[in-house]
Amino acid sequence: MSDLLARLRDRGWRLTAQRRVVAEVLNGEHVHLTADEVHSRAGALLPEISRATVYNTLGELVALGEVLEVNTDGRAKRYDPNARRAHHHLVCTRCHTIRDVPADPRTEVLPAESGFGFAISGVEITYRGLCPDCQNAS
Amino acid sequence: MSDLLARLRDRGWRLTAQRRVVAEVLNGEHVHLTADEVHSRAGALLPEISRATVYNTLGELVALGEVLEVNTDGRAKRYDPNARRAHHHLVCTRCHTIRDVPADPRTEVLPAESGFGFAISGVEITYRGLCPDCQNAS
DNA sequence: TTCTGACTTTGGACTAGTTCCAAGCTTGGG
DNA sequence: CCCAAGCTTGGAACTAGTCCAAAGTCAGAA
Repeated sequence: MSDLLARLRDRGWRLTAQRRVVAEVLNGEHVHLTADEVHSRAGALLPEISRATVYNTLGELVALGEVLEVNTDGRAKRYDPNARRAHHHLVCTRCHTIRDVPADPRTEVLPAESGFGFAISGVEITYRGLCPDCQNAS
Repeated sequence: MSDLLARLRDRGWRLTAQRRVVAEVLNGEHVHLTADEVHSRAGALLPEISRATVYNTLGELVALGEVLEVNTDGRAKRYDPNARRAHHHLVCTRCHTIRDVPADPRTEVLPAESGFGFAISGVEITYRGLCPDCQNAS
């Protein structure tokens, strides 16, 4: 993720403290924060950052393909920094934890006869179930 | 869909004009209306129906499993009366038309080793691409 | 180093979509 | 036909997100 900033500079991004902090917050595996969560975590590092800036920066990162926008629950969008490796999502129906699962090319073909003539360009899969913790808790 | 009302009565639903009209509006193949669209179409049949009632009724139909809630774009939820046959969605990236595609059991298995120990209970797939009309228009 | 213009950030107002609520109305069993 | 439980209503409230004009800052040029 540290070379994310380098990539962004190469693309003409002005490097501001705010953007650095947003990039830092979006760091790691299985990270799927809402804009609001990004804002409050960024605010812990840079207190005066505004919500508008967080939304702007997330929107730009998505447009550049550095971050994925994920919508698993019809509520707030989540931002997923794992944009380099194709993957899908596994969502716990009880605690709403999200895990990334690697994409498997075998499961992503739409049988041609059901395609209605669409030119398919992408597939999103959301698996739902109980995570191990919630299985034990129930 | 006409026996939907019968099923609902059997489950103790009070049959009101409003509920009848909402059920009627949600009728057909490849129907994916927003709550607002349901409200304005229902309003054409029963002018005084309120937005709150449309939301209530849709929520109840979803809870009973008679209608599916679909969220393909992070904007308004859509309501899909095709809840009896397992299926997925094909969304045009340009005009946002939605088509139902039958589920194919072969494409819905999550390789066990990537499952993180989840007990999977369901899968949603969204295929994205250009619909035939938009391919011609471009 | 300083200047400077283009790019960024900011807070607050605004919108869309949805939920909540208390008051009034309807349905259908008795 | 009565009436209690259940339903509907309009409006206020809430959540997530967008927009805007003014003020601030980065980084290349001098």
